Amino acid sequence: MAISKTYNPREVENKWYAYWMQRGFFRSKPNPNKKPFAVVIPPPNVTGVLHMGHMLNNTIQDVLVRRARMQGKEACWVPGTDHASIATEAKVVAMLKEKGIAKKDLTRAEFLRYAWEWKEKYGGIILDQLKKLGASCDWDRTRFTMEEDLSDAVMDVFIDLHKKGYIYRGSRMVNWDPVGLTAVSDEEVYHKEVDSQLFYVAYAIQGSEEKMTIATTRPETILADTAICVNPHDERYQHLIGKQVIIPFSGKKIPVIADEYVDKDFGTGCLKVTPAHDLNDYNLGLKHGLEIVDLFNPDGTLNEKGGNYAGLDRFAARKKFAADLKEAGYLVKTENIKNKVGCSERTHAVIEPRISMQWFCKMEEMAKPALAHVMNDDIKLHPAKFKNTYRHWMENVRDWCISRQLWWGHRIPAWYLPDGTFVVAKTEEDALEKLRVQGSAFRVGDLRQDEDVLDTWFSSWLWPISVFDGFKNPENEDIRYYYPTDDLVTAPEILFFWVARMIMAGYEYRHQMPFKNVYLTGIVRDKLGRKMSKSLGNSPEPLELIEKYGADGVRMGMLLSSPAGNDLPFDEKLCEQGRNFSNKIWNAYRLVSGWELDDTQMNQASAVGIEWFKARFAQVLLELEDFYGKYRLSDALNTVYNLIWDDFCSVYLEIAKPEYGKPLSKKVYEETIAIFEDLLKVLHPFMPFISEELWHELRQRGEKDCLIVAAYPTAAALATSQFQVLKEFELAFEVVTGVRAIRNTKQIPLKNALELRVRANSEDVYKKFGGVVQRLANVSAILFVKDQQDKCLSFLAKTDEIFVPIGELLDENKEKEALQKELAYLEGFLESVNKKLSNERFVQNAKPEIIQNERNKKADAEVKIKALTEQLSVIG
RNA sequence: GGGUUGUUAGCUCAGUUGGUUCAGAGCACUGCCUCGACAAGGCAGGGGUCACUGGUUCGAGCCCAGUACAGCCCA
Repeated sequence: MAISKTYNPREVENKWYAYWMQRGFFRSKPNPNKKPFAVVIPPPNVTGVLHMGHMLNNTIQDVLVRRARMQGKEACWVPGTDHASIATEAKVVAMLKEKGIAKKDLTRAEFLRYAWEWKEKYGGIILDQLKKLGASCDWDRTRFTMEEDLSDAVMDVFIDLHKKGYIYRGSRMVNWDPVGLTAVSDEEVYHKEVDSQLFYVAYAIQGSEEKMTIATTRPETILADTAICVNPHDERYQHLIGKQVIIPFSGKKIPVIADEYVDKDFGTGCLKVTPAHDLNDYNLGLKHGLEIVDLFNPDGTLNEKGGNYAGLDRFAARKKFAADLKEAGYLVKTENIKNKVGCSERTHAVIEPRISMQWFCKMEEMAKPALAHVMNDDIKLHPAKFKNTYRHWMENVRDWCISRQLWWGHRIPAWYLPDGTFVVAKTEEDALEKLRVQGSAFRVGDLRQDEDVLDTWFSSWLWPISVFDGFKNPENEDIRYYYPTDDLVTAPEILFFWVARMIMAGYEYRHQMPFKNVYLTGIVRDKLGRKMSKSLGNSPEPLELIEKYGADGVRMGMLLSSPAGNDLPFDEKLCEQGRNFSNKIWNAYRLVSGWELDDTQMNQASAVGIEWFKARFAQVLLELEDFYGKYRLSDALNTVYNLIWDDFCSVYLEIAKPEYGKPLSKKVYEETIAIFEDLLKVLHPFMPFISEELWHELRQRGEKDCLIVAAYPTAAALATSQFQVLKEFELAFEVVTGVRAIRNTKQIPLKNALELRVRANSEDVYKKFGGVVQRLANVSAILFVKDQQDKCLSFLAKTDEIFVPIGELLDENKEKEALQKELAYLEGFLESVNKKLSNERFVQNAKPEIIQNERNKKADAEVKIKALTEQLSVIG
């Protein structure tokens, strides 16, 4: 049976994913005999399709979950999706628009019917995509933030926090999205640098010939100005403080006030104050008791206060207003500047600061334990540098605006009476009951429910509890077993508005952390350093990548150079490297699978090779554990990569493989298979598909004997004999490398065997490893000598002298030069060591082991120098 | 402007409590190699004033201060 020269991932991946699902390997239920290991997925938006960020994030989760499962823990990875209020509503509105339906022509119930239809149709796509990546989620546990139980949890929490006085209604300056027609949180606003113009506008001053020139990027808001503000220390304007200036066109008079907030050096040093349309101006307005004039409609057009400009969009109004100012002689000049404007992450519309009535959640009390338990490492952030960021945020936490002017989401459970007062209750009946208890008599139909829905994060902050039904039934078996969960994997961008809030909710509702470790991934960027996004079109299509390189290859590509918390400059080359690695492993299997076996004893080289590799594996396993413990997955993967490629393929298999045409001892074969199996185990979390495939290729297996549930190797401290063999092998391999280098420089092909003459401190190592050296460097014989050798090239392995007779190929001058160069280096090295050792302060202050080290270096260098000197004297 | 993080090979990054030959890995690059697993490969190489300046120390890529540049958060 011929096996393909290259590995073909496609069939293998589909086959094994289906098999794992069928056998229920992803399923988890509480098992008192096992340690739980729970991970909740950061629920992707129900509107979303898989992007590179998801690939990275979910690969990491899968690595952690698969390893835990193999370690015999009860691994439970809960998947699900988030209703993504504004993003989904925007998509549904757009879909309806294509059909010629406007949202405003629909009732709320009609709109929601469309939205649910849409969700049912597209909401599962992203989860199916995760399956292609190999995600081993317990799909039976899939949750959705707007399903009934989770919605109940949101309502109950809202009502509870309101009762505790944490939730209140207030008038605030919010980030208004004029396209989405909703307030959005600070976190949903991104700032973009744009080219804009600074308009210098001269205002007339009442009772004076003087003019006051202000500089603004938003002349259209002039009609909403209610003051001009200058810095009290600005000598240019002190005499004007308290006067009235006249607004162009409207003729309205507004006062000149003074406040240190104003930057004397920006523009003209005169600031127009528009409290209704700028956050800073709003605060100034509050401080100075200014009138608030709201000039805009919710959709960003000017309202009736805009006079001639009423009905125009803010940007059109800006153009027209500027032109009119110019014509009327108010415009002094314009200047091109770059400034930053806030944009809605969802609709990309320029945010309009706007005053409106919103619901808020107080953060101060809940932030206290959430901060403390991160600072004291009860909850560990990886990498820990994010603790600083976290602290900074939490110490300056502001109340959370939780209402959104949307229909898709959890409708706020507040019921208004005709007089405008309200009660908070889960249903209209509950609300009426509350009122009845208070002594008010109302009937169904008298109450009007708040039109707004809650911020999506107001449901996702409950996620680690609600997915286990911890609100519905706080004592249920699942929540008691799985909570607190173990690891959360997410992006630093949402450290505050998701992670921090989950921690708050965890302590508020379970008096316990929601997770023990938070692994913060980097952001996937393109080669230019830009964040990958659909809108920029700079992101490769994940499923196409999987098609091209295999899921294993892509997983490896994502992980290879993305240490926790560092951005990943994505390059397809990394996936290519992953694919190449798959192929390398595949070919190692091809080699092994082609061996003919017999019953002979294993030869010495193989026996030593096996002994060495086992020690090496034990050593690497310890390194791996250390990396996993520190959540350094990229390093862990790299370690496995090198172990398989270098130690196993390039060294072990080269030692163990039979000579051409000859059979192999069955004993060596069995040992090799066992080694291969161990390698597949440590590989599995990173590359689940190819490892499972080969697991079944290496041996006939029972139905449930799958790698996904095989026992992960246990790390143990190395025995002295293992240290010994590793050390000896190092020397032997130095000899191999030396011989190979000679072959390279002298153009001696591998098929021409070379003889070695060794002048060693101890011959034992060479007796033991001679076979290995012979196999790896094609050496015909190893002779032990006592003296310098003629017609030989020589090199040092540790402090042993190795001579390679090469007859006429020897160029004595070149050899001499090389020896002299090495000698000079060693002498310099020795000098620096001697300098240290003769420094009294060094000998006094340094730790004993450091000093001993220097002494060893000295002795070592001296031996080598002696050997080189002798060699040089022979050459003459 | 305030806070914060970073600057190590052509690129992306490691470098743990200051102490071996510590200046490293992967990719890229160079030379040789179709040798019976693998050219998606093998073997061997070249490549860095650790941003700059100063300080602490017997000893600094690592600690401290300042400078320059870059990123992120907040205003």
